Amino acid sequence: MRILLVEDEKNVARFIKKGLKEEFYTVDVAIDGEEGLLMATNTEYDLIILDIMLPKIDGIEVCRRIRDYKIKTPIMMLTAVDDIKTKVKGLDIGADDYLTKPFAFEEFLARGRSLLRRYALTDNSLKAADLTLDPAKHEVWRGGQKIELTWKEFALLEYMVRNKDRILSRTRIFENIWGYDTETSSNVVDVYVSYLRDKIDKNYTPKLIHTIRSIGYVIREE
Amino acid sequence: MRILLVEDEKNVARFIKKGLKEEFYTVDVAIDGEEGLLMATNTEYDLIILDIMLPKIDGIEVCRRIRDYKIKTPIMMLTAVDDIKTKVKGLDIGADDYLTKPFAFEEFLARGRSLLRRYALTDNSLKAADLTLDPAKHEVWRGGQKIELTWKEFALLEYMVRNKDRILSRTRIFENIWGYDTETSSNVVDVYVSYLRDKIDKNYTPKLIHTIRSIGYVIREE
DNA sequence: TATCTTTATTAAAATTACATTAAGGTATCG
DNA sequence: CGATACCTTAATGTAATTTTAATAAAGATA
Repeated sequence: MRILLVEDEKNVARFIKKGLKEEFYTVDVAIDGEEGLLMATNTEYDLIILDIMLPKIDGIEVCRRIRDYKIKTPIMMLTAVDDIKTKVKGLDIGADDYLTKPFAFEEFLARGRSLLRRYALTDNSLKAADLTLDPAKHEVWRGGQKIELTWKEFALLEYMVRNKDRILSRTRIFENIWGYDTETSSNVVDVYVSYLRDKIDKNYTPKLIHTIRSIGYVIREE
Repeated sequence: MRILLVEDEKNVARFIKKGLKEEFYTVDVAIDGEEGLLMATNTEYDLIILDIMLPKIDGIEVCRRIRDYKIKTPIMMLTAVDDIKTKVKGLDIGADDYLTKPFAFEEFLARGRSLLRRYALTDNSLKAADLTLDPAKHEVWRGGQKIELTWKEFALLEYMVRNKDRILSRTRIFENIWGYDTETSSNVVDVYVSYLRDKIDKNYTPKLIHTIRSIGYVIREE
């Protein structure tokens, strides 16, 4: 489960991120509206958490624009004050829920879970060419055939498909799948890409995983 | 995009440099305050990353002196300990942001990106005649055709296109792409210009790369 | 035109990055 | 406890890139 958190206050962001990570969600943080919008429209998320007070573009506007892109990911707005008008406006423009700061983390989680549950009922499988990946069922298909992947392989493929067409550096991939651990001169990423290729690319065309030399990898349909 | 990293701990420096390179930035490393100051005042950077604990001259002082030179390049300070006083002092003397070590690379990038005005996700493509160069995707197109370049070729082309119409001496080019240090009287620059011509000029008109005899090269549309 | 200087091109050597495999380690489950 | 699957590290061969160096071509000088 991948969550985008758009929040400029560093401490709030860190707090929420830490809490969510403990619940086994993967969290990306954007620190202003502009970046949030860019990330929301460039990566597929399962949930977007949007602060209203944001630098550059405010949360309401970000929300509206995300919906303009026909992105259906559930959006939870965070409001600093209990402002009815803001809430109404937020729900009006496509937010699915709102929460007033300060909030208990449990409530936040409960609401998030319920949004995710609702969203999970709809089909949100990811696609790249004839490859289909269903995060809910943990299943991968290519060309009518089911492919068995281990958890790490699945996580890697999911991350790459969600970021289809975006070049992902080894460092980024490593941090996302293996976690922050600065001191790494290991080649796990390479090894897992190799495993993936063996399973999802070897007997199929077109090849989906491409190497970007001295940087990393990308999934592209070509 | 060119970044100066002033950091004496080799492992930290290597980690940051590797990560940034993968994100398409060009990174120069200075290993103490003195060298950092020298480089900061002699080359134009888009971002300066300054460790606080440094040999010779500490980061705070380096920052202060850089600002004395009226250099406005954004500065990000790295602090080993979460020391509030140091932070305040840092921001006081002209730093734009600070980050506490150890940090996740994503967070570092997020802050850097915001200082660099959304380099990675927005369209920053450069143009010269019908040649387009997209630093984020590391792609080059000319006349509707995609052209594959190696890292060095790309860096050279990017530098030249960024300085379109400006005559660039070999020394200048060499320092920018290959780095300060080496006392080389080699002809790498010539060789790479030749490679570039083969790929981006040979089958197209007008020719973009021009030789300025006894000086260097220039990209001009004519 | 002859000669010198500078630049262009190419091939080969050196270096670096990548893909793959094997082997050791760890966790899980019967 | 043993078997199995999974994850990680390390080593290897291979491929691509970078650098050096040599030669050819072009331009300048007188």
